[in-house]
This record gives sequence, structure tokens and C-alpha cells, in this order.
Amino acid sequence: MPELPEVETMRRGVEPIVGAKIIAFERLPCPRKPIALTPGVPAFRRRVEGARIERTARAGKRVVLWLDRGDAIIFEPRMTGLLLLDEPLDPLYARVRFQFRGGGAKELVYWDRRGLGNVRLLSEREFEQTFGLDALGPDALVMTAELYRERLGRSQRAVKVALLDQRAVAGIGNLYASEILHLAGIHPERSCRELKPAQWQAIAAAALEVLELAIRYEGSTLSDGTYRNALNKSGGYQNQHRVYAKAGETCPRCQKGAIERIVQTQRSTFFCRRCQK
DNA sequence: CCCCAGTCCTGCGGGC
DNA sequence: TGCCCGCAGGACTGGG
Repeated sequence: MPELPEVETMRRGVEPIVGAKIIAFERLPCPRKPIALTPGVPAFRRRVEGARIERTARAGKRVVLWLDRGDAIIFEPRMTGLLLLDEPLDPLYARVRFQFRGGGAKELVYWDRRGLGNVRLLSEREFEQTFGLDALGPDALVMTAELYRERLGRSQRAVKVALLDQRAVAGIGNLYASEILHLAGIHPERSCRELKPAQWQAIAAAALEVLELAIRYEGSTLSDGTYRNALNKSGGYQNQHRVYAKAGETCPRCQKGAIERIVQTQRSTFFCRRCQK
């Protein structure tokens, strides 16, 4: 589930290691398949040990640690990945560990129960190729109505499906797409092509409102309890959800319609037929 | 190019 | 009570 708000919370959570020097790197033994790592362990270790963390960043749904040597460590948590600072969690799923000297934490662990995520070390050039505007759209926090129209306005896809396209806009995932469209009052099955400028304006405004509030609440921890910030604390935005996973409940907006669940490209969508047109 | 189904993986909860 | 199956949804692959 980590989408923009959760990944941004993870990024902020690892800020204490800025300035720290990496003194040890290891991929931890897991009983099943080891986590995907690029390059392999020896090259990864050679290039990061002795380097200093210069700054943190976020590329869509990935956390980036820039090193003083010009390389970047990229954590892509996919469904169940977490970054933990000096916080032991079930060691069975601790996948990668960095140890530091001279920063605000001794240890950073990449933890991932399902193991669908990955950790990469990229040069600046590789980073540009992988996460440049060709591969990853503008971050959802800098999108405007004009940018949405430009990047999605001619698409025939349903707007909910299109909002998940990371090449068009980076950071929105399945949960927040439903939340954003409910706040914007737009039916998730509407084709992008039919949307008028005022509706793109509503989407742009709703996206900012939902994502910024979700960041303030430190993301959503769903009923499976997996998502945690870097200090192993749950998020709080799940209590502010308007429609996500609320099929059958009364719409919080009109207080009349029932929230429906439909499936679009194999993903659940939640919406209120009465107030989303 | 555009779009979609299938795939990876584990834990949980519903139905029987 | 225990088992089985569907579901959760990140991003990538292969194909129409």
C-alpha cells in the first residue's frame, strides 16, 4: 500500500541519518527468496561502505538516499516494504541492513514481509534514466489542473485507472485515487476525454488536499497493520478515509448514498454514485 | 502507442 | 475447529 503519503513519511523518518557515514551494509538471510538487490551484494557493499548520506529525496513511491559519492540508494517498498531506524521488527522479514557512524541513528533496516519490493544503487546518470520525466511523471504534489489535462486529457481510460499511471503523475496509488475522486465529486469510470477543465481543476485541488492531509497524519495503516513509519509507529489517516474499503456504508458527503465497490483493471474502486458524476 | 491481464509474495478473514 | 480460497495493490512483462 505505500503510496505518496506513506513514502513521504518514511523519507522524513530517515532524515536523522543525513550526515551519517555508512560503516556496514548487508543483505540479511531470509528463509525464502532474498530481496531483489541491484547491483549484487559485493558491488553494492563496495560502493556504499565509507560513503556519507548527503540528503534524502522521494521519487514517486520510492525513498532515495543521495550519497556524497554521487550515487543514490533507492528503496521501492511496493506493498509491504518499510524503513526502520533502530527499531527491531519481526527479524524474519528484515531484508537489508545499513549501519552508521556519526548520525542520529545507528542502523537502518529495509523490512518487507511479502518481499515484492527492491533496493537499488544507481549512479546519477542511471537515476536520471530510470526516474526522469519519460519514466515517471511530475510528483502529485506539484501537479496542476493544466498538467493533468496535458498529460491525461486525451486518454480514453477511466479517470481512476489513469490516475494510477506513474508515467502521467507520480505517487497516487489505488487507495488515494478513490479518496481523491470522491472529494472531487467525479465518477471513477468517467473517461479522461470527457472531463472538462473545471473537473481537472477539482481533481488537482482534491489531490493536493487529500495527499497533504494524509502526510500530516503520517499515512494510512490498514487493518493488516503492516504500514509503519521509521519509528515503528502506525499512521493515522485511515480514520479520515472517506470511501476506501467502506462498501455498504453511508456516504460521508451526501449522507444518503451507499458507498459502492467496483473493480477496475483488477483493482477495487470505492465511490458514491450520488455525489460522483 | 495504448491498454490490459497475469505475475511476484505473504497474511488475513470469510465461508463451509 | 480447521481448511481452502479470494483478496490486498505496488510495478513489471508480454501480448492484442
